[in-house]
Amino acid sequence: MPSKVPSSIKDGHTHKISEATVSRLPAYYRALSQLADAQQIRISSEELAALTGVSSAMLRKDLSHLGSYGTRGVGYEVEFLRYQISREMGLNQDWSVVIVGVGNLGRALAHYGGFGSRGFRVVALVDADQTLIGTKVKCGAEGKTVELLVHALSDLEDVIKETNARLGVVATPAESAQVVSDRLVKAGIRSILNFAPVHLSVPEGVDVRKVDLASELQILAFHEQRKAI
Amino acid sequence: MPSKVPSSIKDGHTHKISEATVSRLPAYYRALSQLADAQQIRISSEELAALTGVSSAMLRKDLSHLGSYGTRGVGYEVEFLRYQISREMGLNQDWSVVIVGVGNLGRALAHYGGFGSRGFRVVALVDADQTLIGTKVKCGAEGKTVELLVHALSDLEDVIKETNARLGVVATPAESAQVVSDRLVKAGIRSILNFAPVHLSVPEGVDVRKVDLASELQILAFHEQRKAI
DNA sequence: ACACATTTGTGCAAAAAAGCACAAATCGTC
DNA sequence: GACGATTTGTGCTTTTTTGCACAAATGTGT
Ligand SMILES: NC(=O)c1ccc[n+]([C@@H]2O[C@H](COP(=O)([O-])OP(=O)(O)OC[C@H]3O[C@@H](n4cnc5c(N)ncnc54)[C@H](O)[C@@H]3O)[C@@H](O)[C@H]2O)c1
Ligand SMILES: NC(=O)c1ccc[n+]([C@@H]2O[C@H](COP(=O)([O-])OP(=O)(O)OC[C@H]3O[C@@H](n4cnc5c(N)ncnc54)[C@H](O)[C@@H]3O)[C@@H](O)[C@H]2O)c1
Repeated sequence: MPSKVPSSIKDGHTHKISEATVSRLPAYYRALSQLADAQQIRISSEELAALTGVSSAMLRKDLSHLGSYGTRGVGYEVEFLRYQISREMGLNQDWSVVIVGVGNLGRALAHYGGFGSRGFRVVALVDADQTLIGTKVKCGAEGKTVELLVHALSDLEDVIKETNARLGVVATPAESAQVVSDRLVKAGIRSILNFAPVHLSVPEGVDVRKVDLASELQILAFHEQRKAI
Repeated sequence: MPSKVPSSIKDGHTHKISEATVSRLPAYYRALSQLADAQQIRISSEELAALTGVSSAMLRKDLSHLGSYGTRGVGYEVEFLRYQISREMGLNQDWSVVIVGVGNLGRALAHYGGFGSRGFRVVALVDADQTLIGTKVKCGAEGKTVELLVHALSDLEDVIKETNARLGVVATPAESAQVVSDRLVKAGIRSILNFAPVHLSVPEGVDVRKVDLASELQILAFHEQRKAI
């Protein structure tokens, strides 16, 4: 009778995790990090769900895809679960990010301190504007500030090779975004975060996630319009 | 036989439009706007789908929820369809936006010109930082620049009343986001765009959309990690 | 050792979203 | 004015996601 084959066997993460689940893991991870900072040892699915705005059933099902890391009747150990999620998502390694387009938004992203603490390091800035190229931009918030040189667009491939960047951020105007994306891909980047309001077409095997702020406002406006009175 | 009851009857948009569809309408709208700018008169579902990165069947089904605005064998009239989407989404009116938190990100949003051209007007800036309050910040890109005064957090309710803002943007640190959100709601705001990396809990009837950049990078990292070699 | 209160993990049902395939409508042409 | 080439709109199927409910596991107290 196989009564001794349990938990540890399903921990191997060869299992396919659904896209919907993946999109929620970061929120769980963040909440767990905060709980860990606050020295909390354990948490129930009910509480963690409330913190992250999902139902407890969904939370448990999401987590069950990673393995059986909770204890029935008790809950989850905060630090242990946090570590498991970070391992699953590849957050226990550092990720190098290149930002293309150092305007309003690119600069705000560079200044932002919240990335570093999550294992993302902005390692290169690239722009096409001659007056920007060669200038220095502060990266990261207080504590871990680094000054980065803005490189010329023509050096994009070299910069990526030298810095080993694996994530690319497109923060150029819409007109340039596709060209920039093509060059990022050609230089070996296979994960792109796009802020320009255009659809980027990329070869299979390359992931693009878009952040479209105007769309978000439009979606809000749509619902707002429908609210009576 | 009711063979004379067709198209026009289903145009009334009392019909429920699915959330997935709503989230794609802005992309269609933007592509159509570009096509209109380029003087293109007509477009097929196949072409528009390619421009926006969806399948043509999905595009047609999405559009069919608004009404029957295409012509079989021909396609859609760019300007007409664009107008129908804008009407459906409430984009033929202006939406006033209040931004709370005028740091890196809040400032970038304020400077951004792309909102104005889509009917969103930043009408008020609010911050808690004494050194920022009373200073002026340029809003909008060249052409339609306005200088806005940064108001004190204590004036939030008054500012919202005076400016009639209906959309609120939270760009404060995570610690303050829930408090700010509560006050926005109390002041009558029922649509919030949240950039702070926390889940905002709001009463029923209030919509929150979150833009979580660190999460986006983490999702990319997850997939990147899984790509062999 | 045993009853009891918790809380997880999951099988199954329901709902939502995406994809397929084709009839119906339209246009241009002969 | 009939025919063939196109392209929409949509019924139906498949897949994905969410929600429900409860058995299985754990801890506690007596
Ligand atoms: N700023 C915002 O709040 C905001 C909001 C929504 C969307 N966006 C989008 O984000 C993108 C950036 O916005 P922004 O406000 O920072 O614009 P911006 O004009 O301030 O900055 C764009 C930067 O890209 C550079 N650039 C132009 N072409 C380039 C190229 N081919 N290669 C490299 N760099 C190039 C420019 O020199 C400039 O520095 C735009 O697509 C915009 O639509 C911005
Ligand atoms: N800058 C980015 O690229 C970026 C990226 C991802 C997420 N975010 C998130 O967006 C938010 C803003 O980021 P930022 O880089 O602009 O931070 P920031 O520190 O530059 O700006 C925050 C601003 O909010 C103000 N503020 C603080 N408490 C307030 C309160 N109670 N009411 C009103 N204003 C208050 C501060 O005075 C400051 O001006 C943060 O939650 C951050 O985590 C920013």
